[in-house]
Amino acid sequence: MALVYNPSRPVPAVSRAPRGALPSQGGTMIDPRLITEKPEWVTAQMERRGPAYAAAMGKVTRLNEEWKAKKSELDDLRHQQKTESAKMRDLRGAAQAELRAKLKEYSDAIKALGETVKDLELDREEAFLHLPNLPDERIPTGGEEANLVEEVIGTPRSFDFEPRPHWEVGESLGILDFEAATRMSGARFSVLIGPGARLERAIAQFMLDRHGERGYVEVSPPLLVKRDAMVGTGQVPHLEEDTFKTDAEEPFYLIPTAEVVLVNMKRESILSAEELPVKFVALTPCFRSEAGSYGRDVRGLIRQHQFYKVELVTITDQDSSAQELVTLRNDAENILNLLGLPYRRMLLASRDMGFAAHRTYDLEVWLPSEGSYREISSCSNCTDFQARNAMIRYRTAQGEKPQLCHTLNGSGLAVGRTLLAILENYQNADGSLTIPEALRPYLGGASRLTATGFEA
RNA sequence: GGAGGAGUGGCCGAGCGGCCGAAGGCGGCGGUCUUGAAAACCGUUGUGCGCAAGCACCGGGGGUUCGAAUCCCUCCUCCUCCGCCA
Repeated sequence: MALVYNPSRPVPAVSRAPRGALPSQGGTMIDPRLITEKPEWVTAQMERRGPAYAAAMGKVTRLNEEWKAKKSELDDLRHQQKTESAKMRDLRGAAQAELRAKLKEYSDAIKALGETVKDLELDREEAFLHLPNLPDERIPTGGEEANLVEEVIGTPRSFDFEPRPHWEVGESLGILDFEAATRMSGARFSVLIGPGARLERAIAQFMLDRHGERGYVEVSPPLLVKRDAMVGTGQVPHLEEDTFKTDAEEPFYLIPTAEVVLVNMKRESILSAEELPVKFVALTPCFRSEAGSYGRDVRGLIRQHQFYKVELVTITDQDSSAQELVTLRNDAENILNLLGLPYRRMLLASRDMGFAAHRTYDLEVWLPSEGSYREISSCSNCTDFQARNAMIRYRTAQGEKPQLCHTLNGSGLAVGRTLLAILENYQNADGSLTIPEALRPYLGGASRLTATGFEA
């Protein structure tokens, strides 16, 4: 809590979405038309994501209808004002004064009703923003326990000694220092030193290069973004508590993932069908306050306030997003395969998915010290959910109406967790570390790391 | 940080407080002409909400007015000059 820079000053409840020539005139996320057209179905889908969401549907529907009614009432009033007003310039004297008085009433009424409509609009928007994306109908319904193990890839190595947790491996190699980090920044921070820092850099660079080869355009984005960008991808208001932000009336948010910036790269634009899919990759630090996770993963690199992650984002059309999810996931898996890390692929159940996700695969890497698999990548198809709010559209042909894009994101991979997985899976009985083949070109050909440094 | 200037449709660029969703040009699309193409000419060409009538949008927000792209305030962005510093 103390980690949030500016907890005292509340930010406006709803983003100031651009008005006018932009879709939805505000921050709705799921298609508002669905609420009108098939409310029961939407409610059923929300139920799959969690009872609280389904419960909120009544309010959403009510606000939506109320807003529509008042809005059209206002439109009518404005129309009358407009037509009457047009007569003004042909009138003179008493007739004009008379009409002016009458028009003043219109003016006042419009002002009053306008306030009402604006309030409703904000309430409606706020209500919509708290609804998660609709889950894929083909994924299991339920929480974490309902997740499906799709495939287990690679065989965990059998150790002829007791595998140590990564923090022990790292500290005894002298490349990892939690105490130094605690002294300057507190809990959930770490310092990599010497070969450790270099290993981290090698991992990140290795990932970027592989993804570049597969058609992702590398991006070095801002790490501080405006609130609107966070709303665009659905991090805010939903995960507001888990973000760091600067202390200002209009705060900057520290990105919790490069997904925010990569998706917002095409914010408020209409793309042509030919340029799709747009694919971005970025290496960035990620900042998370981890509010509410006290006591979980307190040791080691698993859960940090700050970590590097290589993120993949694909922006595509409605018809190809399902296929693109598989492609993106394969690109993430490629890294694990090249590094020789055993992992399994999970298809997430409806309640375990992130807020914006329609369908999600988690990749979980094997950690010998725990004897379990831990998340190292999460690949999601967010369909039009983010695109609607970030206003990312595409046009199939001249004259055709713009359509909402579909956005996908996935870690490829979390660098800290990859480092951790390597420390655990590649540790040797003598305390040394074998360098995975794929990384050696990035480390001057070194094949081993000992307490004295890299060795050929 | 100081002093000026500017923000209009895909782009360029007009726009007296009402007849302006906005002239004109370019680009795009369709057509006429042509063996074909170019040129020329004609037409068409923003986005959102709404079943529709219609309403909204001229950088964002607010104000004045019966009525604002046009006037006022404020914020943002960009350009020029000066200072300062990676």
